[in-house]
Formats: sequence, C-alpha cells, structure tokens
Amino acid sequence: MTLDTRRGAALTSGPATPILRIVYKIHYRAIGNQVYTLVKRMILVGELEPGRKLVQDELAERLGVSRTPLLSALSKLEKEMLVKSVARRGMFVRRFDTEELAQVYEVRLRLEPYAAGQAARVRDDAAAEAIVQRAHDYANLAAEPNTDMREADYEFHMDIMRASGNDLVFNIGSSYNIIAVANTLGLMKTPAESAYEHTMIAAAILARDEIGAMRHMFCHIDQARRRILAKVQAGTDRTAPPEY
Amino acid sequence: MTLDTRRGAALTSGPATPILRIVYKIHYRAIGNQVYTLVKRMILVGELEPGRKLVQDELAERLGVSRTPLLSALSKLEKEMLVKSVARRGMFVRRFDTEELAQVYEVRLRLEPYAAGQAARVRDDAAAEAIVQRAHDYANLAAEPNTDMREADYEFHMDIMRASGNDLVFNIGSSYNIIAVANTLGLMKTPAESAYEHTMIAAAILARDEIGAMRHMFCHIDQARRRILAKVQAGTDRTAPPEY
DNA sequence: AAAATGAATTCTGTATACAAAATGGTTACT
DNA sequence: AGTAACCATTTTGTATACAGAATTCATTTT
Repeated sequence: MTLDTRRGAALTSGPATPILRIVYKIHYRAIGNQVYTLVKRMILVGELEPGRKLVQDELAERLGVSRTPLLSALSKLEKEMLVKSVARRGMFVRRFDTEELAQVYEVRLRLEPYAAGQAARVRDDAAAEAIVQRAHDYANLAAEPNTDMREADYEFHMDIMRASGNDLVFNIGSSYNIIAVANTLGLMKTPAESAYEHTMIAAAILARDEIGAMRHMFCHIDQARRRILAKVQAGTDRTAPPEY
Repeated sequence: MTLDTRRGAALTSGPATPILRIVYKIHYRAIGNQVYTLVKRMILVGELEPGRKLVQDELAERLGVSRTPLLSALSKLEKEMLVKSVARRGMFVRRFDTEELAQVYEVRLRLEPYAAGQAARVRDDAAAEAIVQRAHDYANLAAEPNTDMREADYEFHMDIMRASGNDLVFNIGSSYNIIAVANTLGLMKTPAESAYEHTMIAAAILARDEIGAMRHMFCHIDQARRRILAKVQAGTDRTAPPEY
C-alpha cells in the first residue's frame, strides 16, 4: 500500500461567457486522511495485527510522511477504539477479548437491521446492485477462504449502511465493524453460511422488502453474537489477554 | 475553562520489603486529550456555536498550547462529526439540519433503550444513585431553564450508557449525543416533560426493572424523534442552512 | 462608483526540532 | 550467576518552522 502524494490540481471551469467563473480544486486530499485510511485498512486486513506497537517514526517513514499527519490519523483511530494509546509508551493496535467483541455485536444487532430495513425502503438501483454484487463477491471468496474475505465482509455491511441514507449509522459502522472483522478469526460461522445469509439480505433489499431485510440482517448478526456469547459464558475466552 | 498543564508526578509505592517495587505514574494526561475534552465541552455548552470557524492559532493560544495537540483533538472531533474540515479552508463547528438531527435520534432510539435496560440489569448501587442524582439535577434546572440544562441532559444520558457496562455504546453516545444536545435548541419538548421522563427512567433502573427502563427510555427518545420528524416532513427545516 | 487587479497578510498543512521519558544494554557488584 | 546501577539510544509528546493556498485590502482601471 502506498500513498498518493499528488497535490490537487487547480482547474478552471464554468460557462463559456465570462459572466461567472468558478475556480475549484478537485482531488485535494489531505495526507492525514490518506494515512488514516491506509492504517485502518492495514489493521482490517491484519497487516498490523492486534497488539502490535505502532512506532511513529517507523510507520511515518514507511508511508513516506512526517509524524504530524500520522498523529492526526492515529488520533482518529484511537477515538474509534481501533488503537489504544498508552501514555508515554505509544500506540498499539487494540486487541479485543470476547467480552468486548460481544459488546460490538450488541451494537451491530441494534443498528444493522435498522440500516438494512432503511436500505430496502429507500434503495435506488445503483445501490441495490452494488449490494447484490458485494454478496456475490463474498460468496465467490467463500469458496476458497482467505484473508480477502475480511475486507469483502466489511464492504458488504458498509454498503448496506451507506445505502440506508443514515450518515451516522454509516460512520459508526465504519468505525466499529472493523473491530469485529479484525478480531473474530476462528470464531466465525463457516464462510458458506455467511455467504448464504448475505445473499438473502441482498435479495430482500433488492425486492424492497423492508421487513425481510431487517429480519435477515437480525438473524445474520444474532447468530454471530450468540456464538460469541457462548464463548464468554463458557469462560473459554482465552482468546486474548486483556492487555492493550 | 482552562487547562491543567501539570506533568504527572512520579510516585513510588509497593510493599515495604523491596521484594517488589512498582513505580507508576498517576495523573499523566496528554495535553491533547485535555484539549479534546475542553473543545468538546465548549461546543456542548454553545461557547463555540455551530458554524463557527475554529482558527487554529487563535484557539491554541487561548488554550495555552501549540497547534500540535490541538490538531490531534480536532481530528477526533472531526471523526465524531462534531467538527467539519474543509480542505485548505479550516475546521468548523458542524451545523446539523433537522434531517441529520433525525438521523441522530434514529440511532439513539436503537441504542439507548438497550443501554437503559442493561443499566437496570447490571446496576450497582453507586451507579444507580448517580443516575437518580442526575435526574434530580436535571429536574432542578428545569425549574428555571438555562444553558446548564444541556450539560445536565447530556450527563444523565451518558451516566446510563456508562452504567450499561457496554463501553462501545458509551463511546458512541459520548460522540454523537452532543450533536443532539447542541443542535436542538428550540425544538425540544418542555423541560418539565423531560424532567419527568428522566425521573421515570431513573426509577426503573433503581428498581432493576429492565423492561420498564427500556420502555421509558424508548418513549423519551421517540417523542423527541417524532417531533423532529414532523419538522422534516413539514419542510419547515429552515432551521439551518446546509453549509458546514 | 463598481469591478478588476495585485500585493500584503493570514492561515492551513506538513515537516522538523527538541526536551523528557522509556527502553535496552553494558558494567559493576554481591 | 544473578541483580543492581548507570549510561546510550530510542521514542514519545509538544513546540516551532516553513511553503503555499486562501483571504483581505488597497490600488488601479473602466
């Protein structure tokens, strides 16, 4: 993963007559935001694994930027709990134990069925097709599981939240769903099961079936949630030490 | 509001025998976090009103810090949508129109009844008493409304989310509830009504009445939500221009 | 007088600098 | 050999520096 360091190019546009000329910049992207996106993706795909210390000089050099934009990115990640800051010690990729993971699913269980329902209700063709496509992508990857599935799963759920039209839900999902995706290795249901559920959800949204979309999403998340709760109650949560 | 610039003092402790000596720091708080908290509170109470441009030099000087920790704080606030960054223009206190405000209430409607229910279920005496106290505080302020009510309302809801034991819900609430509080001037229900509802919620939590706590919280938020939805549908949302 | 030009100023975005804390490793000591 | 003390190095947290974009304001032009 590399960084796009181009500055935005100035561009003049507007009607041919010089009555009104609008000058605007496109493509200006603060490096800080790019860094944020990159580091987040590195955590999502496991390139930066839970518990890993994020040495600022090292990471900044690797991304080809100074520590200032990196600091801004890490602050955002800290706010969304993906990174934990220990005073005078540094920042670490946060590791979640099963108990905390269960909390993530409690939140998802309340928000994502709502998002799916809204997506079904207000859907436009483009969004619906994108969601169906994501479900397909996931199913294809499910045939021979690998780490790309994490990203595909995440994108499927994010597309639905985006399609819900509720920016806040989308924003929350973009923050916290990664926690689930990045920390549930080993305790997920089988990829085939997930793929089937994704397909059902996508179909309901495509059919504008609000109730169906809510129900399918509810079941999809509730099953994962129950699986994790079982671990918590069994006390088998030797998954992760409570550090960082 | 001022800033505590003390560095954390080192403190040596542990058993008298030098078998094990633990040296730890207490009270070290990165300035960045203090700045974050301060700016957030300034937005909450309206000292920095929606639409206001946050000039970095000015704000940094006012808080007595450099721009570096301020940048870190503003990045977090941007992530939680309290601040909007416009490339090469600066950061602004975000202004929400009624439509976006409605989205906040859709989220609160799904999360806070859950939080209230959990708070009732797992409550300990200290937490329950704190919540009852907050409800009292709010009722007292409701007698003669002023801007302190904003903070009291916020704290009441945050105490419940804290008591729920779900850190994620607490984190989400701490981010987004401010939006509601800081932007609903004028379209809130009467303080007396709210105060009564707060009292009912607190009583249910105190009585470990999980279902009652959920129901009272649901109604409390749903009423505010309906009020805003009515504005949205009436097209009377001339509350705020869609800028920043 | 209104609009256009352009120079001075302000402010952002990013890099670099620096002090203090944490870490690691080497030597001295029991 | 194992532990403690000390110094060198690394790394964080914060401040400062600097280039270039945005804004302001005075000046010129029509």
